[in-house]
Amino acid sequence: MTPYDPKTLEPKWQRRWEESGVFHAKQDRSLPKYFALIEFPYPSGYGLHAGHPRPYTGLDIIARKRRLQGYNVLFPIGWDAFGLPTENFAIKNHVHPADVTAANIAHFKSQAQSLGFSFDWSREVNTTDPAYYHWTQWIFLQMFRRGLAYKKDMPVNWCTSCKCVLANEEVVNGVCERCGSEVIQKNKSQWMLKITEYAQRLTDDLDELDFIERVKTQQRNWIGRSTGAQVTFQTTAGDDLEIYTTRPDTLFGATYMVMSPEHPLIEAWAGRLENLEEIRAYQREAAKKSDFERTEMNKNKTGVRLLGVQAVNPVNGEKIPIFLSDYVLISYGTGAIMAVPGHDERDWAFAQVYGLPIIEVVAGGDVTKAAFTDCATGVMVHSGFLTGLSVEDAKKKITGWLSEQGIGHEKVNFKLRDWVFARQRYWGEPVPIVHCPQCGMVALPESELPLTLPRVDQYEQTDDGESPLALLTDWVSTACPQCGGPAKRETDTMPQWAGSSWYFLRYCDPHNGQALASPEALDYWMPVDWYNGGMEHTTLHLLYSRFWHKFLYDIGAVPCPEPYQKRTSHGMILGEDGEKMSKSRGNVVDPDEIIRMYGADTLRLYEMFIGDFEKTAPWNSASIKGCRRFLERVWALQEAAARTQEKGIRPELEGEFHRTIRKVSLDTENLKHNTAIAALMSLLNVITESGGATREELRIFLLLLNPFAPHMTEELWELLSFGGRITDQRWPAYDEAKCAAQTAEILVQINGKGRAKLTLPAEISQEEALAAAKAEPKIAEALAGKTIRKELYVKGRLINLVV
RNA sequence: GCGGACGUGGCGGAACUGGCAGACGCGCUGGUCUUAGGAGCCAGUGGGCAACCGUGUGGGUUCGAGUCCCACCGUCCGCACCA
Repeated sequence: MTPYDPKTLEPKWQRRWEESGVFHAKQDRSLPKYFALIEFPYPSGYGLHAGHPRPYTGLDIIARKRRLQGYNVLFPIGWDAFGLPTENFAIKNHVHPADVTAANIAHFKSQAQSLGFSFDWSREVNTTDPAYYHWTQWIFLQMFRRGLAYKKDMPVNWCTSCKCVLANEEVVNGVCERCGSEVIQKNKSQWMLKITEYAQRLTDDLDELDFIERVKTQQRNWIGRSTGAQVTFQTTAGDDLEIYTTRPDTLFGATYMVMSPEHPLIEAWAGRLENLEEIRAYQREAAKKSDFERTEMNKNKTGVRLLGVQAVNPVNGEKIPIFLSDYVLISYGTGAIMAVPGHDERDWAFAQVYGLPIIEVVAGGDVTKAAFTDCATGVMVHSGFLTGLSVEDAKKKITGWLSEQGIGHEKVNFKLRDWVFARQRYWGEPVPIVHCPQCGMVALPESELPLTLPRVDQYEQTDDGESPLALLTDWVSTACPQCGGPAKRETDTMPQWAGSSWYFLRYCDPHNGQALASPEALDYWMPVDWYNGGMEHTTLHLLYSRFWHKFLYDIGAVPCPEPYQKRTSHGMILGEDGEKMSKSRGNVVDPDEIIRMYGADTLRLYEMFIGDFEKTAPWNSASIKGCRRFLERVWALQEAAARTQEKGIRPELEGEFHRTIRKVSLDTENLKHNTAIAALMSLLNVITESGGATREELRIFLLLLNPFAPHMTEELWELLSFGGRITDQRWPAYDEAKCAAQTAEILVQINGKGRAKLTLPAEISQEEALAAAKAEPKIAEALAGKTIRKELYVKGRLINLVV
């Protein structure tokens, strides 16, 4: 027997697989399809770390198993290669981002290939390839034409020292991540995508999808749908003040109003406000605060009362004061609220600071001590025609009343905001728009796509925070596609989320020059059957791509309303110290090194065996060898198999085999790869104890192990001349009837304490089992002179006699 | 603060609708083979001399609780004034 040597056999099989194209999705559309998707990586300069292979291996196992089950599998990979780290690296090292990207991709690719994933490399995509971003731009243009892409003045993070716009991720604790100086909010015209138009569908359609529950919950919370009422309050200034509330039932308890500092009515009322200076000062203070500071202020409510204007509570005509406070956000609802301190915690806290009256309108708590916010049990009090009703009934009645009066109506609101879709950066997709002094913003004709990113030598932002593209006067100056007059190109680029919002579609037909993919290909492959990725992408990438897909569905570009049928998530692999792997901590595990020491199959196996796939798990370099040992022992089985004359599965092992096939089959479907591997280890122990393996036993064992350890099972398959490639075989079937054990070991308890064990036929009846138990000497002895009060029998497990 | 998840040997982790807690692996102990063993193989391995005791702590339900209920402690992850 040759020793197990992954160093030679792994590259050999990787080469053979690629040369023969076994993992290329077949053109045969008559076969059932399976589209398994991993989140395509960002090719950073550091290469893969030990965390990357976990999700890839997890789904590679599914992809390989599906092929064995006869599916035509699409398991693709590509590169999400635009973005800031590459650009920063390029600036620092004076290399072009395109060159950095090419080098990083080459490195990532060779690493990924050395792990033996069954990716279809013929469908590799790269978001920075003009042939790819052609269609990213095309989708943007479709959105622009339909009014879903628009420009708007938006506050952005502005570093006062670097003089540049920062992404939220670059603002740490209110200061610039790089230089540590103050970050303020500055208004800038930004491209926006109207994701809010799809808010309702994005939340509703989750019901039909097979996503793990925490993903659904997180998306629902992020979209933040709430139902309430919009109510008009008259004011002594004459203008009406619109508010939104989810608790219209508490209208009788509204004792003051609060407006956001940015509320436009302040300007309208400027002439009547007696303390305008004080108000202006408060507005200035609020404007200076960063988002971080505003949220830090959480507990200490601040505000200023408007002197000279009051609001009128429509239910009782009472005049109530109006305040300005930054706990009310201009971006949500109407930017103003009615304050009900008795039944809202924030209003209660504010009322404490300003000594405002608190009226109880829902009985059940003590509003002098805390706001009573329970909607389920309370009964309305001090509320005129609502008194005596439940909160739910009161909501309906008051909303109806407000409608009759013409001063309010039911209203649905979302927390979801439109998507800021522009970066003042170089390394991104150019926005295909021209600004014409005559015609305004004009879409580039589709015939001019892709609008390629010009190659420049200077990628730093300008002093006023414009994209580096703004410096390219030759490129910027163009003719208006509409009137032909002089015009300027848009110089912002798209955010990194753009290319990843539709990449799975491109995999269906990656070389298509006429469309993002052909209708036939999309019709066959979509939707993605199983998508696994990180929880950190739940509210960004996963939501964004659902939004794009729904839009494409609406314009008839894709055949299904949702892109992903099933979504699961993996846990991170931590460093040996239990901390997140990072360069600075020095706890990064390099997969190349593990492959050199143990081989790719061992690494794959270990990453799956390390623990529950969905949970984080710390790396342990001492434990890996257990997986290598397991493979060595499997390798050694070939000798036993060569010796044996027996055919088929030995009868005494039949149950064990069928149970293992069942367990591995079911566990892998639930991403319980750890227990599937444990079952294979157990089976190997049984085989070893039995003194060897028959060829048939080994054949089945190799098939079950193949998705986990593809190289060595392929090699053994060949060495043992089972015929063909293991990759082309069929997944073993199990027989439920053969899974059942013939005998069962039954625990006999007296008063819940184990007293004896009996080995009985598995299908024995309750009477027979009880009789057998009482006949057992130890039990008979213990029962002597006692009265049995209760007899319990759990089939195949235990008997409990209560005396 | 709100929401969610979790807490099991020396370690990573198993445990179906409540039914022999600790599968599987690491580590450890002893043995064997060996010039050698940080390789392999064999045996053992929750604690305790024992009866017994053991799944974060304290109660409860049940013939029976890691699993269900209540309260508390701790860890991790989201969200963070969304009216």
